[in-house]
Amino acid sequence: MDVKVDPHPTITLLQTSSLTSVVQGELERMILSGELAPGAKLTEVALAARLGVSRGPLREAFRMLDEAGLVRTEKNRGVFVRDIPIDEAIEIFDLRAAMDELVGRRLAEMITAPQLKEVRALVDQMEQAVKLKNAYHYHLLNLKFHDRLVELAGNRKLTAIYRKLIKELSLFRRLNLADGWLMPISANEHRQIVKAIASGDAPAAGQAMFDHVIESKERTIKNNLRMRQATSAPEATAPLHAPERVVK
Amino acid sequence: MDVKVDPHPTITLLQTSSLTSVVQGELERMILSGELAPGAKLTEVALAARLGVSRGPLREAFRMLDEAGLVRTEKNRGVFVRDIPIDEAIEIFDLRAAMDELVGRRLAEMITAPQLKEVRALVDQMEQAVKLKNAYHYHLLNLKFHDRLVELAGNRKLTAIYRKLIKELSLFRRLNLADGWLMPISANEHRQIVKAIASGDAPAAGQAMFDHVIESKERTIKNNLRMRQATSAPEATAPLHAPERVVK
DNA sequence: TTCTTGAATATTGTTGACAATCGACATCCG
DNA sequence: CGGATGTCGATTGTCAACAATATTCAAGAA
Repeated sequence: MDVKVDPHPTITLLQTSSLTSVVQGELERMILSGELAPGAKLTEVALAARLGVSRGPLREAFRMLDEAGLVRTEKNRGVFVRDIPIDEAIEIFDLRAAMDELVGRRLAEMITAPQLKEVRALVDQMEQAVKLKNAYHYHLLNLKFHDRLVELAGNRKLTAIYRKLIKELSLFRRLNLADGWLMPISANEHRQIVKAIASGDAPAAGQAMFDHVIESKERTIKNNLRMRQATSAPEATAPLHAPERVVK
Repeated sequence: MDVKVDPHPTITLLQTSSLTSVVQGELERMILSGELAPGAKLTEVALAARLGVSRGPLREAFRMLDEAGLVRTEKNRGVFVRDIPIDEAIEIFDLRAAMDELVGRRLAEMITAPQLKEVRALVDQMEQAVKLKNAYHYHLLNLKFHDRLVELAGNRKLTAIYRKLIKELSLFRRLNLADGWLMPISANEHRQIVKAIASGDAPAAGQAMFDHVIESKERTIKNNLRMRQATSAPEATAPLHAPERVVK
């Protein structure tokens, strides 16, 4: 009888991943890293040559990214990196709030001691980042904190959709540029969330997470509006969204 | 200057829909109607011939349906209609509950008089269906009722994801076969939901919707377990899920 | 000048063919 | 007779060529 054994990492990799799937992953990475900016046109032949594949797998990857909401396809015109408008960003935040409320309730009921220790450590690191005024590091920890909480809630469907929403949100204009003075507030809310979860009070934990996301929404929107106004007067520096042209 | 006018329905249809998109729609219809049963293998050449297109657009449609969770792709083996396991169905119900809670709250705050009248009419029709013991009609009205409520909540992102979840849920084994005696209970809950929304009590409306979905989940799961048990002993009549073969 | 008109170019939509892989059956050897 | 091995058919993965459509730009007329 055969014994099940992973023969070799590269073997299984080749067995499971088609060109389409690696292209999909690579495009997603390029989009989320900003290498392909929102609004950019994705020309098939150019990208295919750049990635070393033919147009077939590339087009299939396009369809996946379209369904995932990361690109938009216009018939006979091409594929573009999606630019999430502020209305949609607001909708995503509201939806996220409802999902995170569920996460908070669940975790209050089922989180284990080591898991609690883990998320507390994340909050500690975030407070460190606040002290050091390291906005980028704080941003990464914030993403990880929320992602981990959702994951710990143990609903795979919810986790999958949550992550899709986060990816879409990252296409919202200038989300990344978090201003310094907001970080302490956000960090404090995180501390409150963990406390509510640890207390086992499901409604309170849900409420804390809901409120946090809503306030995070309002901070982000307000920040976004400020930046739009700031760039609208000079206008000379950089257009609000890049012209529809692929990076050469 | 040109005046904007929709020249002809068919013209705009041809302008907006590519072969890939109509194939995607048609496959989705076939899957949701049960014409392509869960577990069925979707052979490319056969389906392409049946739909009158080549394999290219068909494969692109496959990628979209895969991302949407309606089919599963195994490298070098093919594409299969997905069979939602009971665990995932439960997760979807739980997620739906959180989303519908948000819907209930929102509607309690913002529903208009004519909208309220519209949903009340739907509830009336459902009670009619209960009286007539028309389970199929009730099922359709139930779908429409919830879909309309979500739509009225005015969050397009939420609406889109909600509809995706409903489609996936319809792939859950034997969901459609609703037993007669459960309908009155469900119908009564609908009446309660509308009442809570009409009263403008957001938390109550949210709670009513949340509870309804959770109880709907438990009814469905319990019903599913009964049917699995019922068919496991005789087994002769029909296999639980169709063998992996495409309809010829 | 400004608007229209037309060809030329570039890009996407679609198709068919070739290569690679998998599953099944027959065959061979112990 | 049981198990391993080789071969064949079927199906998927990938690619390159063809057809259809949109965009650009220049030329001509109002």
